Formats: sequence, C-alpha cells, structure tokens
Amino acid sequence: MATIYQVSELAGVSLATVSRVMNNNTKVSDKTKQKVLKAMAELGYQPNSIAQSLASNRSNSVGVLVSELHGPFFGDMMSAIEDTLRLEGKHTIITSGHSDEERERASIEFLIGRKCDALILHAEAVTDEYLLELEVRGIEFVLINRYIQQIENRCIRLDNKQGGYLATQHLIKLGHQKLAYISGPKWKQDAQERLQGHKQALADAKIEFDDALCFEGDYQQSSGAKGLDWLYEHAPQFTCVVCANDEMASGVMTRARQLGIDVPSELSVVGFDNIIYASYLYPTLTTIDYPIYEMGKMAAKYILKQVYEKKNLDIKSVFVPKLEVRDSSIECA
Amino acid sequence: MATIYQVSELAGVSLATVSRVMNNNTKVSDKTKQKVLKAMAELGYQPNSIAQSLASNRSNSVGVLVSELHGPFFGDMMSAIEDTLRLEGKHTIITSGHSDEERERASIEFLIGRKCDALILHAEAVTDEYLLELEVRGIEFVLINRYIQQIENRCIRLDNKQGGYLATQHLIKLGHQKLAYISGPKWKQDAQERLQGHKQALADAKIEFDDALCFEGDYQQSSGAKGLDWLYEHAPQFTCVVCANDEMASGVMTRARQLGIDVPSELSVVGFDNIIYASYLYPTLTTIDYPIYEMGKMAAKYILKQVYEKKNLDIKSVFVPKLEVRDSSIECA
DNA sequence: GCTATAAATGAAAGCGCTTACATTTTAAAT
DNA sequence: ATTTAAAATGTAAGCGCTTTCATTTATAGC
Repeated sequence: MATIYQVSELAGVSLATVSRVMNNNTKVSDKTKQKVLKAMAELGYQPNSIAQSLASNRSNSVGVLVSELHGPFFGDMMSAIEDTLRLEGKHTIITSGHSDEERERASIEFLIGRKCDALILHAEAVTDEYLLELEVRGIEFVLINRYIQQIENRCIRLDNKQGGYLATQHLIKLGHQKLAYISGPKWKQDAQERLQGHKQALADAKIEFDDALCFEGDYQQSSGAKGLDWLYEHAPQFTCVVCANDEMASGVMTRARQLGIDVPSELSVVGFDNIIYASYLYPTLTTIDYPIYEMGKMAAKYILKQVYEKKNLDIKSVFVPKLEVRDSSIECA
Repeated sequence: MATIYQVSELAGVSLATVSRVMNNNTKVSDKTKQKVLKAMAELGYQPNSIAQSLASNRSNSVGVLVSELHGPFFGDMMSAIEDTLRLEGKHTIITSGHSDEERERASIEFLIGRKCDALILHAEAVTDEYLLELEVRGIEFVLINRYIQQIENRCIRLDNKQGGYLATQHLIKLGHQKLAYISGPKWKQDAQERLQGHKQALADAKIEFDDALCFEGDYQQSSGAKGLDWLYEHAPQFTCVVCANDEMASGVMTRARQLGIDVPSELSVVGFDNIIYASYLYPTLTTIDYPIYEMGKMAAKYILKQVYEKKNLDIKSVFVPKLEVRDSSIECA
C-alpha cells in the first residue's frame, strides 16, 4: 500500500503538499496539484484513514446505538442514518444495547473509545444522568426517541402521546366504548407516553380508564398473545384493543384467531409504529405511523450540521405521528 | 483523556511496560503490573484505539457487508456476527451494498480503507474475479451465502439446492402435481440453486418442468403478488406455489386473498428462509429454515480462528436446510 | 529593477501507541 | 562471592498522517 511519502516523492513535492491536495483546505497551485493527483493515481494511493484519524483527531465515523440489530424498526433507522452519512463520506459504526443499562453503557463507551466524532443513540435503559454526563464530557451526540428537557435540542423524537391519543381516538370515533390497552414496558419512556395519550383520549371522551383493561407487555409479539389472554380473564367485555406497538398487535391478532374471535368484526385491533409487516398481516393492521426513516435521517443531519459543519440543514426535532387506517379496525357492532 | 504516557509516569515505569500490561503478551512482574493497573484505574485510562491500530497495524474491527440494513434476514445475520465478535472484544463495522455491483464494491473498498482486519461479506453482485482478487491482495475475508470453488473454505453457505428440493418434494408428497414456482432474480446464485433443487425434485417425481409455471421475481414482497397474477395468466391450473423466499410467499398469500382464493385449501404456499414473520402470517407459512444466525456466528468464528488466532474453533462451511411445515400447505384436493 | 506583500511550499513536530533491541535486574549455579 | 543465563524493564524508532511555523516563490506597485 502506497503511503503519502511515496506520493510526495513521485510528485517531487513535500508531504505537506500532498496532504493539502487531499484535504484541499489550503491553496495549492494548480500545477502542483495536478502533479500530485497524477502521482496518486499512478500509485493507486489510498489514504490510511487510521493515520488520518490519529493525526487529525477526527475519525469521520459516527457511532450508532440501537436496541437490536434486527427488527424492522431499527433496520429502517440504521438504513436512514447510513444512507445519509455515507453521502458525506462519513462512516457508521453500529452497536446494540439490548435495552439493558449495562450493555447500553458498554456500547456507548465502546463507541467513544473508537473515537467516533459523534453518537446517535436510541438509548432506553441508561439514565438521564448518564446522558447528561456525556454532554459534560464533551461528547457530541443526539438522542432518538427520548426526551430530556435539559438537552432537548439533542432529542429527535416522535410525539408519542399524540400517537397514543390518535389510536384511541380513532376507535372511540368508531363507536367503541370498552377499550383494552396493551402497553409497552412501563419503564420505557415511549411506553409511558403512548399510554398517557390513550388515557387522555379516554378522558376527552368521558370514558373512565380501567386498570383491568390495561396490560403491560414487553413490546414482543408473544406478549400480545399473553396480553389478550390476560385481558379476557380480567375484563371480558371489551370490543377493541390498542397495542403500543405492531408486534404486540400481531400477537393479539394471531391469538384472537386461535380463540375463534374474528378480527375486526368481533375485535378491532390497532398497533403503533407502522412497521413494514403491518400491511402484510391479515387483516392489514390499522396503526400509527412512526416516521423512523425520516427521523434517522434527521439525526444524521443534526450530526452533519453540528459536528461536520455542514450548513444549510434545517433541523426539526419533534415529529408528528399519523393514523394509518387499514382493515383491522371497524365500527363497533 | 489520559494517555499511556501519563500512566507510565504515575506508575513510575516506561511506556513499554504499560503497553505490555495492556496487551499482556510479554512477561511483566506482578509487582509492576499492579502498580500500572493501579495507575490506570486512578486515571480512568482508556487506550486510544486509533493509536493502537496505527502502531500495531490491527484495527480489531471486522467489516460486514449486507445487502440491506433492514430486513429480518440481514438483521439476524448482523446480530449473530456482532454478538460473537463482541465477546472477543472485536468491533463490527456494517455497510450495505444494496445488491448493486458498484455499491458493493465501494462498500468493500471502504471497509478495507478503514483497515478492518477481516471482512464478512454477503456479496451478491460483485464478480467472482473481484472476490478472488481480494484474496490475492491479501485481504482476509469470508463469504456468506456464496460459493466460489477456488476459495471454498471461505464460503459459509446453505445447501440452497437441497432447500429448493425439500420445499418442492414436500408439496409433491402432499399429492400436488401442478406446481408453480416463483424464483428470485436469476442472476443471484442462491436463486439459481433453489430453482435447481425445485427442478430436481420435479424430475425425481417424473413431473415435467414447465416454463409457464415459473416466474422470476425479485425477492420482494410485491413480486409475489405480481408473480401470482402472471402465473394465473399463463398457467391457471396449478394447485400450489413454491416461492424462493418468504417475502414473496407473503405477497402471494396476500394477493390470493384479494383474488378470493383460499390458502391453503385452494392453493398451498411454501416459502424459503423462515424469517421470523413467517410464523406471524395467516395462515402460518410452511417454509425452509435458513439457519442464518448460526451461519453468521460461524462466519465470525472463522474470522476469530483465521485472523485472531483463536484455536479450538470448529468451522463448518455447509449448512443443511430443514423443512418447517406449518399451515400454508396441505394435501392436494 | 526593487521592495512589500501575498501565495505557495517545505521542514519538522507531533498524534498515542507498539515493538525490536539494548540494558538492567534477578535468580540460579558454582 | 562470582559468573552466567534468564527475566524484566527501558530506549527509541517508527506507524502514516496533519498542521504550525518558517521559508521560498510569485505578484504587484512604484
């Protein structure tokens, strides 16, 4: 592998000059620039990015933390980030935290150790204090789907409460009066917010919230099934169920079928996230659209603007969810 | 951020000694080792991995190329690789190639430029020659789901032909005589092999292969629907369809429902891959299990063994697909 | 043509580590 | 105690770049 030294030799200039044409930040006369370019081409020169990083204290890579590497939600998020960053020649290092405090922290520290210029974090388990500490340490980062007031400009988020509201309101408008709810893990911020939205919608419609109609799931498919069973045990009269994500909604539909309950004629189901599979299910799932691709892109743009000094990028931090009506929800019989 | 120099000063030893205890490859007396460890702890020292890489010519990171960052198949593959590598303190840099020759090549070169110690590639579009050239260049790599005879030990793969065979044989055993097939893009090796297996199973059962019963899709959900339409146009009498992946099978089922055709009583459907959503569909999808998680893990192990000199790892390169019978396929009426 | 200034280039000091080689310390053997 | 070999530690030269500062070269004004 050719080094900058060989290029400089072949071109008959100094190292510094070669470096200058590579980074073209300083003026270099056209004539020498051509010489250098020619030499580089001739040698098939590729700068050593490790050396560049060490010398410049810039790694040109941004670290990403997701909960899981699989799953449609994080897949879209990663795609969005990588697509956006790649266009600017930045690299993406992805790690997963598995919604576990210890592992999230380890992943973040790893990314910092790798000298990422910035981090994009979908951090669920780590404390606010830790995140605030990161800022104190001078780490550049942006949060996806998490809100911390003190650093709210670093938070790219969806109005989850509004989403929960929309889902529930939709069913109420269809005439449902007994609504069951399957929540995400209550320690997760988004799960709380979605549930709040649900409660708000009930309140606005003068329907009383009933604990027996609310099950706490874990956002996994299987807990949709578990939740439905639990609900039928505790409160058999509901006519619909709103789920805090699509996976659980899918679990509900599957379980309902096993129980011989028809969706939607006997039970309306609404999800949340609008993952790609929501439209492949039968019946197709009414859900709340989570523009995760757009949000991932925005997070990347935030970094490009703040860290890599790209100007002219408009940053928007709060995204609005939209109701996506499909076949799984109909008027109350 | 503390550097090795400050540690050495605090501990009252030389740089070299500090480096030695970090890498503990050379003997260091217990006493000094303790001193150094203490100093490191006191300073909260974290080695600068960039500097380490530059000096040792080892980045401790392995590059991964997938077709897409999203999608259940690649998600599982990435998870497997990251899980395995992380345990050994190695890092994973993930890029996507979008099944496009140019982009795959760019991604691979990027990873090489990033000084990855090794590459794990799910390369579909790039030529055999290019891959062989990589070996000549001295790049360490392993291929997933691709077979090139000259470097077969570097190929972690599924017996796709056997998979195609099993799927088709399953339907034949159920009494089906008119079998439609929806293939993946024929330029992809796995698509070819799966189709070969299908043909072989037909031949073994003395059923003639019919071009009018074979549609070339693109592995996307939508081409399942397109394929079914095309098939009904060209050869209306078939009783089942085997699809080269689950996404297309899902598309087929959805379209069948729209057309008022019942699955499985009027049309049996079989997929391939056993992605997680296969069991969420209605009816649940009979498919061929692709042990991608195991294969991803194996690819990572291969690298650990070859590049990072971990011994005692058994490498297996060909995996055997298994038939997973569910509700979408039944006896021919 | 000569000076003053700006533009282009070069020299060299790092960036924070690893590692070959040299030196010192320790332990073993006599 | 003395010699000798082995073990532990230190010295210093890189790894391939970037960047500051000094130097040289070109440009303009008179």
